[in-house]
Amino acid sequence: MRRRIKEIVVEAVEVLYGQKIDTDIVQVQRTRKVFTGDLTIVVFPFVKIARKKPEDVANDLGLYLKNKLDHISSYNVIKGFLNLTFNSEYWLERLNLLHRDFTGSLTLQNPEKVMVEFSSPNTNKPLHLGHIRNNLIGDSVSRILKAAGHEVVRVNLVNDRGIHICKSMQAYLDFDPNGSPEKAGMKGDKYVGDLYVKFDLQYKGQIADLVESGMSEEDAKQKASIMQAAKNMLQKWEAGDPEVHALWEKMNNWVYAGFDKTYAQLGISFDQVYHESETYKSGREIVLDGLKRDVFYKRDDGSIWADLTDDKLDEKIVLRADGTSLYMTQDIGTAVARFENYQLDRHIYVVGNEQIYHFQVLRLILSKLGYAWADKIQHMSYGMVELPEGKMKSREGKVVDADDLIEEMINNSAEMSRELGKLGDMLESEQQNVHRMIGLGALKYFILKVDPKKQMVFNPKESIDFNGHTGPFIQYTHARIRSVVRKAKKMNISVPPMISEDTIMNEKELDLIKTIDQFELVLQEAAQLLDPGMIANYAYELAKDFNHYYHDYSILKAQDGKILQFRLFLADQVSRNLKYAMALLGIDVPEKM
RNA sequence: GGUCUAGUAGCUCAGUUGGAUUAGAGCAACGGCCUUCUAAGCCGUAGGUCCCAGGUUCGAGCCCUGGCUGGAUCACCA
Repeated sequence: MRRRIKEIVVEAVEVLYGQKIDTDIVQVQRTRKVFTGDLTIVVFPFVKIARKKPEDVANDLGLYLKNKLDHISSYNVIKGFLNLTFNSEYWLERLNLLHRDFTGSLTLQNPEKVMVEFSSPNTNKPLHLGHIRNNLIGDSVSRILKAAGHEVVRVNLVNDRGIHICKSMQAYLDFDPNGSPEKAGMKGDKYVGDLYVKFDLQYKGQIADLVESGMSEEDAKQKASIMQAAKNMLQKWEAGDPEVHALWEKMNNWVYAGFDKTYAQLGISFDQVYHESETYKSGREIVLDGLKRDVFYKRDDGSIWADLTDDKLDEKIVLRADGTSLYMTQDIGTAVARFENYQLDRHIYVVGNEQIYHFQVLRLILSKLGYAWADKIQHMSYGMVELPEGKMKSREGKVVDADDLIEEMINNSAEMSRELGKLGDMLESEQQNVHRMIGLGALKYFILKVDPKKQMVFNPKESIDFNGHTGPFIQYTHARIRSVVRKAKKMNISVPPMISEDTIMNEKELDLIKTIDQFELVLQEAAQLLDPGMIANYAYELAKDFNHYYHDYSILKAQDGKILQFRLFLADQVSRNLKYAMALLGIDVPEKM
């Protein structure tokens, strides 16, 4: 409809004022609530062309549009704003159409193939709140892009090698050589994470002792025996030592088993999981080739560098003197492999904003190497989650653990549910399922409603709310509607397949239809801007509008059968939209709560 | 020091191609509404120099310039 209006405005300006304008300068927006109308055209841009007063231009256009479009019932002009009002037949037609055809997804003429990389944990510590934000954003963005019509490949790149895992391995040998998660009664990732903390404690103790005996701190950090042992282990790993590899595999598998539980709890999955141990050598050939083509240069010590000073990105090492790869080398290699293997149109990396520089460099290097798709790499950076006292530090145990937080949310939701006591007639397992849905819904919504690029502060002492602008509020609205639909069924009234277009509506019903109609637009925008927050806010608006309506009008006690059917139909569509919107955030909605 | 990013009510946040007297929600505070479709709801009261100063224009919370404050980054770690 908007596009149609824009076209007609362009036409009108040409006919009335004799000048051809670009569609893009026509501004069509939803009319503000304080004014009457549905869509508003801003006429200021045409005032100079018409050489008339804004009011006159608006009136000219209004008349022209009204004659061209059947659906416009009236228009009014305030200053330079032309407000168009559509007749109720138009809105009822839209509602019927959406109810019949809309399934929560759109189709695109030119869908892109998009890879989304997210999660990407280290295997030496359990997932914490920061990872939850990453996972939820990555998951939601993937869902949104898919719903917007794109083809999405979700991937996870696990950092399973390096000095950090060797530290946990060394601590294992030193402190609990015959231990296992089973014996300790822990999740595997927790068990390995604890070893990492033990390593750090021991390491700090050794440094302190060495400094005590007169060594400089710098030296002490190098000479501490446990650190030397860990470095030694890394060398053995790189050399392919079978014993070290066996231990490495055993411990990583413990961690994966733990991660899998957390992912399952969060409802997150991947199409493909990569491991750095398999990819960390890649990119070397590409860099060497780039060196031949003078994209890079070699220093006297044999290391290879990219000179990015022209782009204010300094100089960056891309290959060590001994020929081994770095983080950057590996990312160059994997990007090339992925674009070539998957024929990607776009690659989104969901990674914290601390790595903005890294991705700028990556993109620039790829473009210097001549890859046409370099600008199709998109770093979706998000802000860190901080505690009131500052950054989370897993080494010092100052973290909000992912599993603990999820469990607490579910417990809180269960407690609240029991107090309200509305699920008495459900099986225990069904009740638990609802508690889970709501606890997770509260957590996910809490995180996703915030603009991803902003850093957020989480105070563990103040638990996440279940009232107000929250996930459960929306879930509750959905459950309420489903309850009404169930009651109707008992009265032998089912939701009609469509409603007649001459139904008389009140203002709130009209508003609801308009909000329902917004969904596609919001979805498109959210997909374009990669912002789950827009979806979250949309769902909230819709739920709030419905709750007002629900409060003011009774559905099942409507004056006559025709109105009852219409209201049921409308409510049903609201519940569907809420369900679709929440699904884009990875949140399930219950039938009862 | 360079680069990037944020600053809106006591707290957490909306406010996107710059739009229309009165800048919106929620939480917290105070006061109302359950013999009526689910009160995890609804209504009301109170709460603001949109960090500051200039500029751009018909119009700025939004754009530009300069400052202030917080965060990130500028590693042969990933």
